Amino acid sequence: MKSNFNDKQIQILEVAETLFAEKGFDGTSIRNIAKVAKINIAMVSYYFGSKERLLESLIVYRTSDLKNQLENLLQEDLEPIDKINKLIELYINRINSNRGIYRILHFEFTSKKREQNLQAFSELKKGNLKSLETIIEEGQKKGIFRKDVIIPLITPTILGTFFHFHMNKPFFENLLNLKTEDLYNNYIKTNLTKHIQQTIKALLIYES
Amino acid sequence: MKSNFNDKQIQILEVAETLFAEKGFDGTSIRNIAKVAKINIAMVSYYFGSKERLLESLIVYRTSDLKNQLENLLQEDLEPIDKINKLIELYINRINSNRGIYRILHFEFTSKKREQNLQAFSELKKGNLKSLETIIEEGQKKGIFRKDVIIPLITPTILGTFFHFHMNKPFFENLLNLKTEDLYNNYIKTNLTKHIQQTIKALLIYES
DNA sequence: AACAAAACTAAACAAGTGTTTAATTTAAAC
DNA sequence: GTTTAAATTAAACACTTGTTTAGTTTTGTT
Repeated sequence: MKSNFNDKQIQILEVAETLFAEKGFDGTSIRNIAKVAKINIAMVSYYFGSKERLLESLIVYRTSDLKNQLENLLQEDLEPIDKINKLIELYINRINSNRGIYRILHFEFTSKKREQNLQAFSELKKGNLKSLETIIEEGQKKGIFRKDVIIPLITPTILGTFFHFHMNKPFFENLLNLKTEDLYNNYIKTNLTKHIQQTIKALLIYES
Repeated sequence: MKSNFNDKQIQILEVAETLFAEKGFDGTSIRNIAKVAKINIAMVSYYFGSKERLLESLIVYRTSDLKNQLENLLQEDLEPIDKINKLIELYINRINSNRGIYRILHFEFTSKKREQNLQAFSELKKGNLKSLETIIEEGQKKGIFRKDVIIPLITPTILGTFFHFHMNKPFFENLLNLKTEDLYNNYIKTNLTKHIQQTIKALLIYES
């Protein structure tokens, strides 16, 4: 897939991503970005127009191919519960390896302040929800899934669990003895992912 | 309960709370707070020492009595599952009516930048986890709850679900037709709380 | 080699930042 | 009513902010 950004722009975008994720949009200055990226401070305005537009470009740069991955999953020949498990794995993997941008999306695009830029992000979320609905309705038709679940609230449970875990990284590192970055990542890939899969499975199948 | 802050300080703290929650710590200036609170800009330094210390004071001001509420719940004569449901209701209610501060806690206290102030907050979280453990172990002894759940990951599921929902407020307002603030709050109090209770119950009881 | 467009730079811009100062008003104590 | 402490103020401090300017260097094309 062809990117609309040249090497220099990508360099700036990736530095901005780490810094925004670390210190927030307002907490990061253009001089800060310029220093780390080893460019002149004027280059940000030159390439992106403004700091705000740099953020927009960053979103575009990062959220372009999740949609496709999800639609491919829909076509696979799998039982609904396995599709759900794969979807959860896909979500966690993807978000975990793009922590920066998702953190930014959550931090910067919730406030009214930047609501206008929310459009594209909102469309992405609607598409993802549609995919999830398709899978669950399939399972309901087959009589495997219960029918009284509120589907739009499942995404918050999947992503929210991950985010809340990750937002409290220092706390859980300490609590669960995850001393190295590898141990932490491994815990997410195995235990946390399994916990979420277990939770959603129970929610979809359990009859009281 | 006696507060260590006088009326003027509380006035400043509450204005700061709304502004920090709306626009983040870095996005809010002291002049901004002073204008809304109708005080002189020097008053923040006068009363709290600095902007950073104002944030610390705000945390202290807001997170002082959750601990007690939880410990009272532990003593109640209820079935474990009912205690869990009550705990969830307590969490959601409390966080929902103190949205500002919890949002701030999540936004401002995750980055390494402010890690030193994290101590008190971390203690609060550990205490809360202990309470949850007590309830669940009680249910496990009674043979009601399964034993292969990872207890520390239950809080992320409870709180994460709420937060993710609330972080995407504009999205869900639109999706679920929650046109007024009342409708939105009511949805949280009924549907979202029920969804989380249903999820945790299924997770704790379901056997595959 | 000559030209034009793109890439890049240092410097300056006006505006905003948190904090401190020194002076003044208000309140409390005697 | 005088004195002393607390509360409040406007102004100034030094510094950082995002953006623009005007000029220079690099690159690619003919």
